[in-house]
Amino acid sequence: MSTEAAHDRPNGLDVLRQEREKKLALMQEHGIQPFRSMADSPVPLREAHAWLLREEEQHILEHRKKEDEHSQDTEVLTVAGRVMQLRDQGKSCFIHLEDFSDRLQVWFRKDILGEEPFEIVKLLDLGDIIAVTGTVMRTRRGEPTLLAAELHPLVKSLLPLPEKYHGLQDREMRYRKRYLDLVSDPESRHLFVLRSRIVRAVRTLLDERKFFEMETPVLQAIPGGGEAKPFTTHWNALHQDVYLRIATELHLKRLLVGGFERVYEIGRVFRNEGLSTRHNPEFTTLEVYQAYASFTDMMQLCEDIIVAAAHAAWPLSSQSYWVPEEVREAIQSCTDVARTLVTMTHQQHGYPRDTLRAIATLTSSLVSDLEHVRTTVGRHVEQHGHHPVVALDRALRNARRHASLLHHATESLFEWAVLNRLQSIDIPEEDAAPGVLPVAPREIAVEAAAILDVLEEMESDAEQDPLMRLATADGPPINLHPPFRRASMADLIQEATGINALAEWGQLERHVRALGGTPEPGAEQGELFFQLYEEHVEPNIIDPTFVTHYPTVVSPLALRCMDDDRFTERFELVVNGRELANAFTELNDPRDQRERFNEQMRRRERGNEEAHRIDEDFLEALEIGMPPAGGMGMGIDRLIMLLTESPAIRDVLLFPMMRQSPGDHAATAEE
RNA sequence: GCCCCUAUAGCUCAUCGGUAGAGCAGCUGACUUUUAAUCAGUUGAGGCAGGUUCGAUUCCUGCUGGGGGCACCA
Repeated sequence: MSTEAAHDRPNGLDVLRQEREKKLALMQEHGIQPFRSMADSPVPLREAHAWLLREEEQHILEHRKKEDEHSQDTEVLTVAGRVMQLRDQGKSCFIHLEDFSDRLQVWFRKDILGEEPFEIVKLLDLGDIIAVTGTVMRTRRGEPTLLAAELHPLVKSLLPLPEKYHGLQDREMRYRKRYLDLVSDPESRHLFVLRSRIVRAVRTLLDERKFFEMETPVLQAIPGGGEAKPFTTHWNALHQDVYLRIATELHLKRLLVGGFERVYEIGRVFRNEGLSTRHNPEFTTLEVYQAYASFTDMMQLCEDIIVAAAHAAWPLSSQSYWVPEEVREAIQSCTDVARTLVTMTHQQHGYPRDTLRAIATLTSSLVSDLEHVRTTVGRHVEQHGHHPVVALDRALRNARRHASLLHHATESLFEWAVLNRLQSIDIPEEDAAPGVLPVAPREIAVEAAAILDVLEEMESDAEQDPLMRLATADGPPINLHPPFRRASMADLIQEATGINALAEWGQLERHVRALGGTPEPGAEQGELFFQLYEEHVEPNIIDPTFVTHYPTVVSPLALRCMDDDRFTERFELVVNGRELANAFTELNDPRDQRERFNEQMRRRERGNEEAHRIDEDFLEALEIGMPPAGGMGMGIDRLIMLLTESPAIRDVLLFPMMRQSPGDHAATAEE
């Protein structure tokens, strides 16, 4: 992979790689064999945290008095993960281990681990993947920590990770080397969890409604179903050019002919076009077809899909605000109690003052954590211009940590009370904060545990109403609460411009000009009508709106309205000025379809490469007879952009299409 | 396809045309409860090709990659 020049004069990266290879060799001299399989499955780090809490609860509830008894039966756990931070202190070393579920501190001590294994610790680098066996405990500062008894390096990372605090900032690198982005940025990882959940939610909803998921060919002899230039490839065995599909439409409709009444496909389609924040040459579409249904049925389905997807992505936020009221109240009362207790200890002897102090500070930290989490969304977007998952992650991690420490401290207080045979601590009335009654240490402990439980359950994505999304960093909020607005294009034009286009049909060119537009020469009335919509209505639509009744001239695949053949039974769902879905009552008249194909052919002959080609087989299918049907297409990537507040399609694609970089050329040339 | 912005060390950022600085990571040393650990020392760099200039990372041109906007679309 390295170029010749790099061998002559090693660059900084080569030096770093060599350094790590040296350590790898040293490890192997100690009998370590990295890059091997692992004998037992490790415990996920999140479970290690939970295990510690359960263990502590047990400890306190059983009123254990002998400390040594506690340490004897502490269970030994094996965890595994990537080394993300390293704090070496000579004869002791702290690291942070991260797996998909969580992050856990691990403490290596020379006296516990032993001389030789501790030398292995010294050979660890950021990015290494290791397994550690030990017992879970808490450090003096209260951080849950695995005290290591054994270390098993699993993988030696030979290249440095991006900077530990700022992460990978270079957008190009984030797209090209997504694995680095994912390793170093929990936000990025999280976004693709959301993507997965959203797609799953769409499938689940359609499955529940008895739609069959179908897989139609990607390689096609005649790419059809949309207006786009296809990618061309070659089938060697048959000496025949084939194309990558540009839509799934025509094959799904063949299935309607074949007797399937409800089908859908979530599939990758390919269009030989440029790149932009909204376009990637390959992208994912949902296409749904339902026999004996019309575009109004599709409207309802479309709305249901979006709402279901939003809820699936942000599952815990059905309440308008993510911190449950009772948690806030519990924290408030804990704060009051703790403050009172602290003032009391100034006057009275015998109270565990440090514990009380800790409770007081921790509760107030927790309150501010939660405030922080609440305001984080707006502030983060404002400052960084992108969605706030990572900031939330951090804020929430702090909140969890403080709640965990609070839990710890309140249990110490409870333990102290048990030892001193105190059911409750009496508070002189003059010291009590308003509304504070005699304190039962047990109750504080239980409350703290409850707070922690709730926080533990919470995902960082639960910060807000799932149906309120932000358009852009400084843009308006988008309200996805159903029902979505439904309005005909004519009404929307009248609303925006005051023009009654239906009544003034024939004078639209004048109106287009009057409003600053430039009509295409020879444009039909329907096209002028559509131009008014595109220029004066669509960009201003923020909240989801079903725009219905498109002019026939711009809707070659849709059925005409029965009562007015200038318009079709079609809608597009527009959100934030962009088209998110497109649906109509499908054209099923083979004669009409043939005529429209012929028109497309004439356009091709005039040089429009994107015009449809005639698909004789599809026409034959229609001649067999396709039931009346509603059909809808939806851009899945755009749906995900909307729900995750991502400004660019590349942010929601794991591996967006990138131009070959010069480095890639060199690598290819060597092969 | 057009317009604007951008490229400095493995990563994140500095540097009125005059010897290229820092933090993290790395390396050497100290440190057995650290939290972006700390302390002392230390290695390492201006995308490529031209031009202007006594002198260019800095100014200009071209190329290449990237970002943003327009156009096209989903």
